[in-house]
Amino acid sequence: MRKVGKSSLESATREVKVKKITTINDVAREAGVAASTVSRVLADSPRISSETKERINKIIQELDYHPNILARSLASKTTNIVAILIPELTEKAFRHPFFPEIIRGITAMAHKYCYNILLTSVSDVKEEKKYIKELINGGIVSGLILLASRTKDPCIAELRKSKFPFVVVGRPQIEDDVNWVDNNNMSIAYDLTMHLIEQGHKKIAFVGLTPEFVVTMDRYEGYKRALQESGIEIEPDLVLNGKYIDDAGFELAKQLPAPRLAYTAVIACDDLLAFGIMKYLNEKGLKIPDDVAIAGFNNFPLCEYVTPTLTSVKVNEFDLGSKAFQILYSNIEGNVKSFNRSIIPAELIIRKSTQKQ
Amino acid sequence: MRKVGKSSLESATREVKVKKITTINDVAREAGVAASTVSRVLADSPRISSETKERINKIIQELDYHPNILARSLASKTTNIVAILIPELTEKAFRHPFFPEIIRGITAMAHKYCYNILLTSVSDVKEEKKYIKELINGGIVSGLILLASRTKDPCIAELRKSKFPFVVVGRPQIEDDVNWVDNNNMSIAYDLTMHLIEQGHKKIAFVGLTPEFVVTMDRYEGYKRALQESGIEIEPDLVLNGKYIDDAGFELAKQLPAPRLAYTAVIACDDLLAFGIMKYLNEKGLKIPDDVAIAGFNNFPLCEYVTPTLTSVKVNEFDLGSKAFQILYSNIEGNVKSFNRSIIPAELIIRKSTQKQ
DNA sequence: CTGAAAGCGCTTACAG
DNA sequence: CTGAAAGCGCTTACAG
Repeated sequence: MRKVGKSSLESATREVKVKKITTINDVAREAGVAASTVSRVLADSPRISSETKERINKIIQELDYHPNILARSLASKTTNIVAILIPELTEKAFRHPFFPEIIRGITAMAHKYCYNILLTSVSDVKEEKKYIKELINGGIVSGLILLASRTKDPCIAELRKSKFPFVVVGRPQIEDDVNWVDNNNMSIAYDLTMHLIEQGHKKIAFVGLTPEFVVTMDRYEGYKRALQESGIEIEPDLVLNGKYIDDAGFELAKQLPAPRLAYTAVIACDDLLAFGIMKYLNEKGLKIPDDVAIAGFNNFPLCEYVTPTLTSVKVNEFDLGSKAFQILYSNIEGNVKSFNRSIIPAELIIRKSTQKQ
Repeated sequence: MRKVGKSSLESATREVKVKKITTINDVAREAGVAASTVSRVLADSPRISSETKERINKIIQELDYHPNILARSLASKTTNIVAILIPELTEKAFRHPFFPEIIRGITAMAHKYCYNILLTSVSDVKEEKKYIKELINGGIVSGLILLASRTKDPCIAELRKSKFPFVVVGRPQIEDDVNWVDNNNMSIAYDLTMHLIEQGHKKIAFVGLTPEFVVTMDRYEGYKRALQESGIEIEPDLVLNGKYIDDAGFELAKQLPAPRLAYTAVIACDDLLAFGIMKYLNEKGLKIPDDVAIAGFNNFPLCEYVTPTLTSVKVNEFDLGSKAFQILYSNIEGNVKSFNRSIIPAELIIRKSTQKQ
């Protein structure tokens, strides 16, 4: 189906039978004025007399005229559409409630500013780069939101070169001339680790470090700093790499040394991992939190329903999305050229999985 | 922020400083041919010699040329974008996992066919109708997907008049000249009710009937038919109206007559309602399923995690979305004019909440 | 096999 | 306050 060598925006060209649609010229003719006058009425230009406006607006109503946005955008070099670029939309990872919530946040804010969203999903980085170029040149969107920033993201590099307005959800590795939003991942991970240390834990595992994703690196930094400040040495055995948005927690847990002996607490980079690890601990006959405490990130609704309830970090995805749009918007419409970042504070939600009874 | 009297697609007109972008004319000049030739190379027209194609394609590469889709669409009267119209995206109801999954299904299939998705959210029916007209006339999209069909949907009426390609997720009230996808809601509700009857229940409550939404009416029909066929009379007291996608189950349950006496089983039109009702029954000190059995719809992930696990109906949202796009696609690109519907079979997932031990 | 010209439906200097 | 004209960047009959 996908035509070779063409990607979404580029393939087109097909016959089509459209029913005749009212244009600006129809309105102009009907009103006995020039199309330019109708155009100015549409834009509510102050240079048109209010009588003319009224008269023409009435005709617009009567003819049920709606301007062709394509033509308008082509002429004015402006659109009210921004694209969200979603890597691997079809993948399992994308079913994480995190992403829909971000998109909701973006869309809600976009709606406020009379913008629309173009959802573009890509399958791999190569396609992504190509796609970005098409979007930049295609004229359809006036800005871009990248979901999830990776270390050494080639797309960010591409976009920086192009001077096209864009914003990244997730701190990029090179921050300076990029717009981005993120949580205070480092400090919230620090807080979470401190919370565990306060509960008496010294051997704390960290699961789900994904070097590809800055967010997990940041969380790991916070973890390290808390341990160091508390005079606890970092045990490389207790730090486990792994895809952080994944249901592989059960399998990952097997790679850790003996629970309760080698470690008495676990931080997982995502709740889904944490659920898998809880299952593993349960099957080993260990008590949570008495034998091993555990905490996750992202505050799945499920956190409230598992036994014991799972301590987690609420990241406020909706706000991340809203803020991302706002930054993009001011970049597109604003006259001051600037790069902005915004930190959405995450919240530590302490539940039973980390509180000894 | 939202400018009065203008809605998203219509507001525009702003100054913008774009860096010079390569056009088809640049390529033509560089190659010493006419723009029309370059255009034909882009379309891989058989009328161009392969030497010319090769030569021009090389220049396109060198200049990193990407066609302006806006201009192309305007000239060719064709786009590869379809819109999803989402009512009340910002509302709580939309956080139901059902919707993101449908959108995932749509987007995944769209990606296969090289289409993109325009997400357009609206706040109320009035805005929706206006928006539809703008979309139809705006030239940006070549088709429309409506999420959730209501009884007497004014948008469907509008779209039918316009002859614009569209598909509705959810059976519309007037089916004939509308494309739609839906589950076999009536028969799956019938099956579910029969399952309860087989478990010995005769007094079965039905909660969450929302006359505005065809889907709940269909489920109610299935429920009624199963009772009738089993010679059980329908008790109006046991049929409770209410917003079906809502967390008001707890409150709704209070409106039912005495549990265990007046009814021994409940069907809720959505799992979220069912969870609330379970909570109510628990607080009343009633045992599920021994005193009262309960089942929901939509198969929330949570169904597996509540105690007892909740019997539900898996609706395969992803497939609903995929199929919706496919139908729309064949409507846009196909040459045979036809109206199509597709039924995605739902699955009854029987869990402990309806099985006596 | 290729080109010149018209046209898609708008906006926007430029004139008056 | 309004209009005629050019132009946005493509595609597509029409010619040859």
